[in-house]
Amino acid sequence: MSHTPGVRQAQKEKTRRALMDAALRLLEDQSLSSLGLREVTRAVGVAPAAFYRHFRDLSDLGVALVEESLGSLHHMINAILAGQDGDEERIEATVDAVAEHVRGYPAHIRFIARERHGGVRPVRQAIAAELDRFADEVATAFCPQLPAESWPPEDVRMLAELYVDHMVMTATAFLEAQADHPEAADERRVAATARKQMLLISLGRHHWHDA
Amino acid sequence: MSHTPGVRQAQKEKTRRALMDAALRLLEDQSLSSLGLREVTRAVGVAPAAFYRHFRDLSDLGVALVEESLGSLHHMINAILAGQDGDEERIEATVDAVAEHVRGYPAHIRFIARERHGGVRPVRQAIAAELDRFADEVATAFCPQLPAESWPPEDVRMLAELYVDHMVMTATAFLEAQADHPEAADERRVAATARKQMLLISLGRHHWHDA
DNA sequence: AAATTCAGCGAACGGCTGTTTACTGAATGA
DNA sequence: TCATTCAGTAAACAGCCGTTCGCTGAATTT
Repeated sequence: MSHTPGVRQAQKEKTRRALMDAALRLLEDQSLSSLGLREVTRAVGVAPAAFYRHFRDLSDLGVALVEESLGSLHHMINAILAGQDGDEERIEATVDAVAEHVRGYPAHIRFIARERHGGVRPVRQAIAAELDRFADEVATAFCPQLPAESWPPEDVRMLAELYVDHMVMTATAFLEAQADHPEAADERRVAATARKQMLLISLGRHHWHDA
Repeated sequence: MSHTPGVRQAQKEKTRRALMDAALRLLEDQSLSSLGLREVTRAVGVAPAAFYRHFRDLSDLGVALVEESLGSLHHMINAILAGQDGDEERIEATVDAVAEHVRGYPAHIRFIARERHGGVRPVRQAIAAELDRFADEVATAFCPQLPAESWPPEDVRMLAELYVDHMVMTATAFLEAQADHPEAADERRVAATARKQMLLISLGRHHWHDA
């Protein structure tokens, strides 16, 4: 059999995960381009040379982290877009979902925010590609809800990009809020601001035909 | 005299600038936390120890770069906000000014985008503080143009933050457009998208009292 | 049971890092 | 004119880095 787990492959996957987890933890207060290969293997407790059994590079590991980090977000968003409730309800659901996701996987979000414009090209490109896919999904989800005569495809795309960028913006704002002081007060303020901003965008969307 | 230039201080300022310029150039394709002190001094052509005559750290140099990078932007924005023209005119002026600034100082913008969420805390904080000042200025500039009864201070602030974040977003979009391919076609597309997004926000702003 | 695969090991390599030290010599001030 | 300041130097320091090598021994296959 080719893809049966087996004791062998199970152990390999285990240390691979350990490497990724250790890297993600170390990346909470430094950027990928300053992360050392030995630093990662030391944190896991394996020899430096063992790293090469799983990744060619640190950028290779970074790309793997990108897929893992944005994969879960992908599922979350589609679930929200499926809900056909009113504007304000969807906005609240979106902001709440983002907040919960940031609370659940802060290291992933921090990694994305940090490396989106970071110093490692392959990782940047992986993030850009994944966010592009995000925008596609948002666009196709919002399309049926918009009057087709005043919303040419490029304008829908424009709206979708604004949504995606605002979500990333909101996520990093949550992150900074919980990093600065762990009280819940700041988080509520960030959520309120994000909701209002989305409401404002939503308002503009409804009056788009005037322009 | 205390602050007359003199040959001595002039030379010192000269190599200080050389260090900052070299760092900025090297930071075009790596992040600050992976930048080496020796790397910078080697690029300038001075001994590594000379660095300490000007900066305590590389983060110290980073903070200096932040002030330089956002200082010029600061002047630009205030000039645009002073213009009391109509909505669309101001939007076009803003996008054009951002585009021109990115074309003029790409390395500064890239540095800000990269280190805004980068791995060096003091630099992150310096950027955050400067962007906060930006939001303050935008808020006080927009305040007299908004009906006071439906725009409490916190909502004005919310709008200002949205504007600032969108400007940063637009600037980095311009940067990536000119990095991917130097043709002007992509730059025009980015500009068109940015204008539409600002118009949409502007539309939402005018109908804010409905909410 | 014998042969093979292969994840992880330990050691070694050259090269680069930040920082300190004592110094030189030109600009400055008395 | 003579003493002082101080930007920049050259050398040395211990320490970490990524990468390569041959090897081991348990899981797998034949």
